[in-house]
Amino acid sequence: MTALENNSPYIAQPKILVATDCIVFGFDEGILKLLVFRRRIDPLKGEWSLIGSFVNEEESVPDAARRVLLQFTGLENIFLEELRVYSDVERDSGARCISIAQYALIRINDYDREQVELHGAKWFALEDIPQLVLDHNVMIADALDRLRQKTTHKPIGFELLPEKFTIPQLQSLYEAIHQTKLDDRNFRKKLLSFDLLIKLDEKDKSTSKKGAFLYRFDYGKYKKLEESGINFVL
Amino acid sequence: MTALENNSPYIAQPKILVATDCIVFGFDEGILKLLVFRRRIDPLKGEWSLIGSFVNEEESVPDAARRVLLQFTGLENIFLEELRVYSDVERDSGARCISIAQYALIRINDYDREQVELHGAKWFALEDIPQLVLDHNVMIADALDRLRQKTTHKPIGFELLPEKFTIPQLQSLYEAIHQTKLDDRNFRKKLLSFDLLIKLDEKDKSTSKKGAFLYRFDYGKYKKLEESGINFVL
DNA sequence: ACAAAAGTGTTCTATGTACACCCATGG
DNA sequence: CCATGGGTGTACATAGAACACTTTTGT
Repeated sequence: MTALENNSPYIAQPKILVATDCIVFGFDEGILKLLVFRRRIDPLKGEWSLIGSFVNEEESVPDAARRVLLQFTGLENIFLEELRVYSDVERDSGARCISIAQYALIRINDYDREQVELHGAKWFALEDIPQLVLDHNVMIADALDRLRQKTTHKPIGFELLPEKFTIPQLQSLYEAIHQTKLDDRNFRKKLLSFDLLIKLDEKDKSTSKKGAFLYRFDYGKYKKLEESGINFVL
Repeated sequence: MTALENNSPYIAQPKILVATDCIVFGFDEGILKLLVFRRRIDPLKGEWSLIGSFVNEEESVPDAARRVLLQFTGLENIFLEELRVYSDVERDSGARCISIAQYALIRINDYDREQVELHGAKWFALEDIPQLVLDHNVMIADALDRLRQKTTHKPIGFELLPEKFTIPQLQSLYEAIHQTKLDDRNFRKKLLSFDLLIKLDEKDKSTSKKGAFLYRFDYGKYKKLEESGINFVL
């Protein structure tokens, strides 16, 4: 995209710094985690911060976020959704800057450990999140609310698990997100009633001697159901 | 807020035009309406458009929206919530410009008719919305989805009605929003079960000889219930 | 043989849904 | 006195919640 032409009718309008900050969720060994890093610019250089970037002239906001996520994790095609805009005039002591927060769900085993370390990033369990710069802790709280809201109405939890997962794994994810203990029988019954999971022949024996069957989420089937107005509630 | 200082670490960063567009809902005589106006700047001057403005350096995004709403309707303290960011690089042919869309719910009898006319604004029934500039028709579709979603989970419908309203009025609002016919008995039963409406001694006789009792929404009670985690579903 | 997690069914309760009649009043 | 919209109650169906035992297998 070009800069403003001299004859643009918008020429007199105030331009503003626009950033995007990513709340990156991961799920590891029953614990919900977030990716944060040491900020590399002043002010507040060296403090913990969400990963983010300024939005460039020639990219959309989601594109900017995807660029950041690729840089920090080496991952593409990950679940990403807008959270909300943070635009208080005083929110950033460096300059007037609007941030569009977005949350991402990643399969925590897939990320590129080198990339993460290279950028000074680190995974924290939800309860161990340190004090972050600016309004980033608020963003996290808001993202968590949204994640809780969203996972009960849309089947996005799968984005945090490997492609092949077991039902107890999925349950433990929901328990971690919602900080509750769920009834195994009811959880399984409800979940399978949607008929959106494909049972595989393999078992995961890493957590028990008996082993738990692995499943895959049927994205194709879900897409169709969604179009015809499914009401998924967990 | 000051402009960037020369020594600001952000000085080299790209600044962008940021606008906000408001999807303004009103409810009149059983019909859901939207406020649009004739755009007054090139390009596309004279075309129908959502009301909106560029965001200034010294105001937050909601502040900008409130400024616009006050200008166009003479109203303050109206329900306003962020919809989402529209940031496609090519979305505005005038210049690269990000828009943060917000939807507002107004009591349609309260607005200042002079202000509205003065600004070339006009109410359209939902089904009569003309072609609007840029991506504004998409914004409306998204806002409508959100309104449908939101009204089933939060008691915000009241924002579209006078402070004193009847239950049949409220029902007709829900029917207009969701484009369905609801059962009167079940609607009333469910609604009153929340115990959030205060029945007044007055009746509204404008729509029937018998007259329907007027109610007020108990905002105070709702606030308390919300904090303790109510689940309002209509 | 036993510990440890996976897997399975039934009963009870609550909530939603369908449905039809009387009420009050102004004209 | 009647037409019009306001207001009420009950029976049925469906979905959610509570709850305990058997299965598998590695050690």
